[in-house]
Amino acid sequence: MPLELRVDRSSPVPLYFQLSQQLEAAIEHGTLTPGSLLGNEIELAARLGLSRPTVRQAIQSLVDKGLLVRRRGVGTQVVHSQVKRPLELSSLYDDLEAAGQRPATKVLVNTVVSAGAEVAAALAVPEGSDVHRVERLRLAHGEPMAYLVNHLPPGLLDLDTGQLEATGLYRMMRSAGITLHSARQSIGARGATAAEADRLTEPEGAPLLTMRRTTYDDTGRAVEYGDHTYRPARYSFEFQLLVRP
Amino acid sequence: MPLELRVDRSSPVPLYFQLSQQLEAAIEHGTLTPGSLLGNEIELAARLGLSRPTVRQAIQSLVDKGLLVRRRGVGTQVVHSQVKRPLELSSLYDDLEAAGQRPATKVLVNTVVSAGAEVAAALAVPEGSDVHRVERLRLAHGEPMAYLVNHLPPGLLDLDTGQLEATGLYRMMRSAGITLHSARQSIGARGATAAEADRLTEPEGAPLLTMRRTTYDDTGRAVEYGDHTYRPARYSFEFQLLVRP
DNA sequence: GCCGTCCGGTTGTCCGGACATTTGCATTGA
DNA sequence: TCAATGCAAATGTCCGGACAACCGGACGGC
Repeated sequence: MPLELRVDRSSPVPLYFQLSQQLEAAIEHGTLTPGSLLGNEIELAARLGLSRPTVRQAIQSLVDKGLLVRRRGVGTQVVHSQVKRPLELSSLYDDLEAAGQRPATKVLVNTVVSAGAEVAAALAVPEGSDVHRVERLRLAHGEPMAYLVNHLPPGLLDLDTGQLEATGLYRMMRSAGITLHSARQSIGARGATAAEADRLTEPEGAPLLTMRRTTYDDTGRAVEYGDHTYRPARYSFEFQLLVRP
Repeated sequence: MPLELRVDRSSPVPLYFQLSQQLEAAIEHGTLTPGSLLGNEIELAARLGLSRPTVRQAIQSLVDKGLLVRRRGVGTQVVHSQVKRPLELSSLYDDLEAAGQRPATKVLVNTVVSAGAEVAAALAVPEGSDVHRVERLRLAHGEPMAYLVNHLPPGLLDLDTGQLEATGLYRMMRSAGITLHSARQSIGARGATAAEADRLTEPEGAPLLTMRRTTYDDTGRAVEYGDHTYRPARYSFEFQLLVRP
C-alpha cells in the first residue's frame, strides 16, 4: 500500500512542510510502520510532482525530530522507538495542562526589588537595579506541588497578578512578542528549609527537587531567571533527547 | 573588517561544513561579535565562490545549533548569549572528565540476571529472560558520587569489568559499533534508603538526585536501561536547551 | 568454500536560477 | 504631525540537473 500523499500548491503552507506533516501523521498513525523503508527520494518526488530538494527538506525536518534515520546507500527508515517530543523548553503550566491536571497558581509576591548579586549576574543588569520579583505556588488537585521564584528585567512585561494566576509566565512572554530562544538549566536536589517545608506542606529536611534556569530571547537578552523547588513525589522532569550526529 | 573566509575545494570535507566550522570558530573566537549582522547570503556566496544553497546550508546548521538567528527582511545575526552545547546525551564519565575530575569507577556487580517486569518492559525483552546487570560506584577525589545500576540486553556488548572501570559505558557501546540515537529520561529526587545511604556514605533519608534512562540506538532497539542515584552536593544536571521554532 | 570485485541503488553534495514574502525605511499624502 | 504607500534588501521557497560517496548483494576468480 503505497501511502497516499498529496500536496496543495495553492496553499500558502510550504510544500516541504505539507509533506513532512503528512509523513509525521502517517508515522504517528502507524501507517508507516517502524523500520520500514520510506522509498527513495527520486521516486517520491516524481510521484508528488515535487523536486528532490523539496522532498529532501521535508525528510530532513523529520530526521531532525528523530522520527527518521537516513542511511546512504540504503534508504530512509522510520525509527523504531516511541519517539515523541525531543525536549522543548518546558513550561510547568503547559506540562500540567497537557497532563490534564488543570493547574492552579497562587501568586504570593509580585513586586519590584533591588537585584542582588546572583540575580544581577543572571539577568545581566547592574547590581542594585530594580527587577521584578514574582513568587508563586503551583497547586494540582488542591495540593501544593512547586514553589516558583522568578526574577525578570524591568520594562519587559506587564506582570499582571490576575494574568499570572490564569496562565503561565512563558505564555505571557510569548504573547507579549518575546521570542524565546534558549535556556540554561541546572537540576539538583536538597533538603527543605523550614520555610520551604512550610510552604510545600512537607516536613523540614524532606528531599526537594530544584531547578534553576536562565532564559534568553533571540536577541540574547536574559528575560527570566527562575529558582524553583518541587515536591518530588508529585513532580519529576521527563524528557526525551536526541544524540546529535 | 570583512572576516577572512576560505574554502578548499580539493578537500573531501563538504564545502558547507568547512564554512560552518569557520563561522563557528569566528563566533567562538569573538571575531564575529554578538548581535552583528552576517552579511547577506548572495554576497557571501559570491565572495567565496560558492552557490547560495551551499552557504544557506552552512548557516542553517549554525542556526540549528543556536548560534545564529535569521530574520527575513533583516539578515542573519549572531546570537548574543553564551550558547555552548545544546544538551547532548551526556555520559557521566565524559562529564566528569571534561570537568577535569579524572573519575574513578568501581564495579560492584557485573553479572547476568533474569529480567524483572520493569527491566523487561524498558528493554523490550520477555520477562524472565537473561539480561546483563551492572552496578557501579562512581568516585571523584576518592569520594563516592553516584551509584549506577544498568541493565543491558544480552549479546549486545562484551561487558569486560576492567574496561568498565577504565572508561564509560557509552564509550564502550560506541566503539562496539552501536549508534546511539535517543534516550528517554526522568529526573527526580527522594530520600536515601538504608542501603543507598551506606553505599554513598550519606545518612539515611538524605536527599538524593535520581535519574532513570532508557537509551535507544538508531534501529530503535533499547540498548540500555539505567537507574542512577547521585549525591546532590556533588552532582547536578546542567544543560542548555533550545526552543524549537 | 572463501574472498575480492563489480554494479545497481540510494543518499550526500553542489550548482545556478527564479520568484515569493517579509521587513525596515523613505517618501508621500492627508 | 501622523498615517499610508512604495521601494529596496534580505531571507524563504522551489526547481531541475549533475556528480560523488557509500552500501549491499551478485558475480566471478582463486
